[in-house]
Amino acid sequence: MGRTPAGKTRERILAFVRERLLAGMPPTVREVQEAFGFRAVGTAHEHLEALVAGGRLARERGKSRGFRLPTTRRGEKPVVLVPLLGCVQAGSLTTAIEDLEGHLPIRSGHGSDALFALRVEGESMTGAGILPRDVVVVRKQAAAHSGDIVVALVGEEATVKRLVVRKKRVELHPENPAFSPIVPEPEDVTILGKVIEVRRYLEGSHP
Amino acid sequence: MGRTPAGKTRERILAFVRERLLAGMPPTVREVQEAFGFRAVGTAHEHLEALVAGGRLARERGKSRGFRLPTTRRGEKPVVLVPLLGCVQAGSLTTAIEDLEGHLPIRSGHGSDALFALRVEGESMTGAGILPRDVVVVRKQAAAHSGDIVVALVGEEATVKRLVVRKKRVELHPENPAFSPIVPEPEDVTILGKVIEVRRYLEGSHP
DNA sequence: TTGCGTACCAGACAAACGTCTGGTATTAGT
DNA sequence: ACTAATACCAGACGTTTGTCTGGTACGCAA
Repeated sequence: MGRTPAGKTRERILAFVRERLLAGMPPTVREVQEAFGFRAVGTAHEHLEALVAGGRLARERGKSRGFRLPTTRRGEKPVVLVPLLGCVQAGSLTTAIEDLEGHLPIRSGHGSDALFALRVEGESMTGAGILPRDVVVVRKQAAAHSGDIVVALVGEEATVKRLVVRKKRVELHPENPAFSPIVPEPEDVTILGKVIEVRRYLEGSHP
Repeated sequence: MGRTPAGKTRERILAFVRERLLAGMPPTVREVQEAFGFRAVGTAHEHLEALVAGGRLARERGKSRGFRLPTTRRGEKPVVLVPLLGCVQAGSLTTAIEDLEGHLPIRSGHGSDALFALRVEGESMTGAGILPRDVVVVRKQAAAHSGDIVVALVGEEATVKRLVVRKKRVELHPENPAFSPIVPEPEDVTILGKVIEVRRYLEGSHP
């Protein structure tokens, strides 16, 4: 293999490793060697070591596929897969996970048990920037603060509304002048959780 | 280690492996063994093999850390981490990645090179359900169809607007009656990419 | 009871893998 | 011209890691 200008190959190696890391399959030293056509393992190893020394990569010494992105990334939380339910009906949250529409990758401090996602139907929350077919990510909790956007079960139906807590009862306020607040009897309403994220997919209908 | 009800531990192992894979660090068989307190490597290996046999995991035989998410899960696309840029200025897309605010997990068929994310400022797109501080995920492309929501560079400033293609020029339409369309000279506008996803984080400000 | 399947343990082997030592040729600085 | 640094090659060593064989304990059904 011919010689390469200073630092040129190194950048390509960094890009290669980063790509593999983001794809979830960290490369081995020998995979780097092969990808760049080196005839010696040590060559790839030297490049990787130089990248680590320069702080552009991190590694767990001795471990296989031990190269990582630099850890200085401000305590980023792990990514979990959250089930996307097509619709929510009474009791469905306590039953087995119905993998209706797939899983969403969510970066969260909570386990995937504490979260679920839901596709919104209707236009009652357009004023809060939640449009029909948007996906809301919900953290399960039985209570919420006044002003939170929640998923609540009224009778048999689940709806997304803004919660307003009164003295004796709770109100579910839409964010659309064409709709009226729901003021259910306290025993008819169950708060399933709080909306912590809204997503809208503009291409295709995926996921 | 005591005995466990059928299939119970298996599910937890699947969740563990999935989590690690999404975090970019596939576990070894022995790491699974340790995480679940098995005193034999074979036990972890059997569980993993059973998951592979059931199609719930994939693996590259013989390779270290060879367990992967099954690629055939209804064509679910891999999750990639997309850089979230605090702001976009001229030329910054071609330069090195500025890891300003972190990375977003995105399920996409494109490589992470083709995508970036951007925090929206201003209220010009509230009519399309894009509020201030929302995050838009953008696929890099130099052209787009009329009606697409795009990120465009007008002079030195990047904006999110709906694209309208006229005969000789393009127009950038806000979705808010309080703002007026931008009709720039063709040489003053560059389309950076098309918005394919909108995200809003309602808890904390972090993704 | 016997037989079968599952969950787990114990230990070992070979392949994969990170790391090291030593060497050659090219480039860059002085 | 001399030196230092860089890019690469060759091979080897020891650890990590996937995989295998054989065995124990428990539950379930015939």
